[in-house]
Amino acid sequence: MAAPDDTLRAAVWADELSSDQLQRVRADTVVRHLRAGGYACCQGEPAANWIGVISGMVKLSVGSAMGKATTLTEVTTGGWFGEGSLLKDEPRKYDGIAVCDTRIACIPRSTFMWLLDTSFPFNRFLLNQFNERLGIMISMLESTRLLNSEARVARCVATLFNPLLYPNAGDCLDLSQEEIGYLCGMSRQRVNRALHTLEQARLLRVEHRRITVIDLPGLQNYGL
DNA sequence: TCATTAAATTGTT
DNA sequence: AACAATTTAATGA
Repeated sequence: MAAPDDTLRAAVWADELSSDQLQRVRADTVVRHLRAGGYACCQGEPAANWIGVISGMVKLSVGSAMGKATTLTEVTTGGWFGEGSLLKDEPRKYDGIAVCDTRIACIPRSTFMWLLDTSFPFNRFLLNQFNERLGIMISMLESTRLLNSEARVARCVATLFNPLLYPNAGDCLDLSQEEIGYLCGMSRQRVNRALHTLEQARLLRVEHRRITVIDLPGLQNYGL
């Protein structure tokens, strides 16, 4: 198990904690390594941790009764998730599955609650995160109801480069087109076509198992 | 380091 | 959904 020191140093919300606070958080944090396909959390289980992605990627997905599955979002390096169920004290609403080899940091509920009670910067961070997520959801509703599938793919990809949620995302997304399909709620074939359309529009580059973003604002506003 | 092979992913119908 | 083409990763000479 790796020391969580570097992990927390990299976390934006940890920047403004006092050294005492940081020390406690470090002591309580557990780092886990997940192989591709490994579970960070399971739908229905009690929410025991707040989870951060140190490296790699975790997809938050749900399955339907008919065996179909869809991905709600992918949490990439530097992203944190799972606070919703912690705050409401309810079972997890989705599975968290590693898409590739991934390291995650788990902060126990008690430590999370303690930060919430003692740190204004931490509260500010969470408020910002909720606000960004809400913005993403509004954008998704808009695109599903008003825009075509190219625009939906463009926006799904763009959400993974949100600078507040994923501060060091860079411009590459390592994800197969099949996984992007789960994320957009479309077939792999449709995603393939849409990605090439977006490539011709010079908004991104399609590579093997990788998307490189060229024009992020262009992706966000595609179809408007 | 290079060649071979299997597996994963992509492009197309 | 099926198929062929392409890319990657693993293996061993």
